[in-house]
Amino acid sequence: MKISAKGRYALDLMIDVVQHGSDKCVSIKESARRLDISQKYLEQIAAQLAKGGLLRSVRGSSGGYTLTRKPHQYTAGDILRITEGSLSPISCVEVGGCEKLSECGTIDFWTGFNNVIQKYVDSVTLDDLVRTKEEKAGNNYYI
Amino acid sequence: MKISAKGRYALDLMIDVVQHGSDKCVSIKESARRLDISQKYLEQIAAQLAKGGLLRSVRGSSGGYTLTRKPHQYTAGDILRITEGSLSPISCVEVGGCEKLSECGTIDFWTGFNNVIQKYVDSVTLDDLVRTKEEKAGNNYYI
DNA sequence: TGAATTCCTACCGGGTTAGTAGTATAATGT
DNA sequence: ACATTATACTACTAACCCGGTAGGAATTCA
Repeated sequence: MKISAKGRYALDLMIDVVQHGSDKCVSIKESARRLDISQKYLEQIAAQLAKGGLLRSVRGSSGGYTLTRKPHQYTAGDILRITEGSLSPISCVEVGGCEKLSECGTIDFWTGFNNVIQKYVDSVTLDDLVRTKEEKAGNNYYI
Repeated sequence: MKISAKGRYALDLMIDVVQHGSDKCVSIKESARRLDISQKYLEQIAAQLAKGGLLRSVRGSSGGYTLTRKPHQYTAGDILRITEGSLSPISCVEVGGCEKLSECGTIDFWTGFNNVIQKYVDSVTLDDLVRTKEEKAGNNYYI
């Protein structure tokens, strides 16, 4: 029951694009260096996010990625579902996930589980994530 | 981000022990047949639950497994954590899971995620699961 | 043209999952 | 005593997924 590194990286990347792409494109090379992630791997993740419509890609020199919406219009769930799939704790609760749902005695438990997960990840926006990170960075000056 | 089959089986097994072990032991052979799960695999799961203190094992003929507490004294989380581990969505939130937590900008999000998961799975007891299943079985007569 | 960037696809080593298999050990019923 | 019925323990395995690595093609800018 773990979110993969890919999902964490995707979240980190989106935050990085917000923080360093206010006017210009953000290149994966830069992000990968800042975030200390394999550049090649991060390229694949960025491509996936672009394919999913969360980032716009610009090819060529001085290209990179920009947001397609404003930070408060993305939820963490939007981002994680692109890389992780549905985020549901078992496939039974997905459409067509199980053929004998009507007989299943535990489906209510799993559906409830799925609901709290989706509700949480969709309650946090990219804007929230960026602000939390920046607050924390600010506090670190006083350590 | 999926609960494994082992976790689902563990929950199903515990329910089965409640439903068929009010006075006597429940053998894995019987449970495996009722639940349509590989007997040998279910044996391993039962052993794990016994090791974790959730079941008491009785060897020999007419042996099997019984509960060690009353159904309302187990939470779904108790059962799932035995087979699945911590249930936390990333290892960073576990003790010693990450060495640079103080610098991490997303840890609050992940901690919050972990909290809603633990809260949910610990809000449902084995007794709840059994009752939901029995209610559902009752309703099926009217289909 | 050359440098910088994304795009696409193939590959790979290591770990996990969902079992299978065999044998040892213990308790019961007759 | 002994056959039967259980759990206990350990080893093995095929298939899948994860976290990359690698190489080159396509595109854009200076």
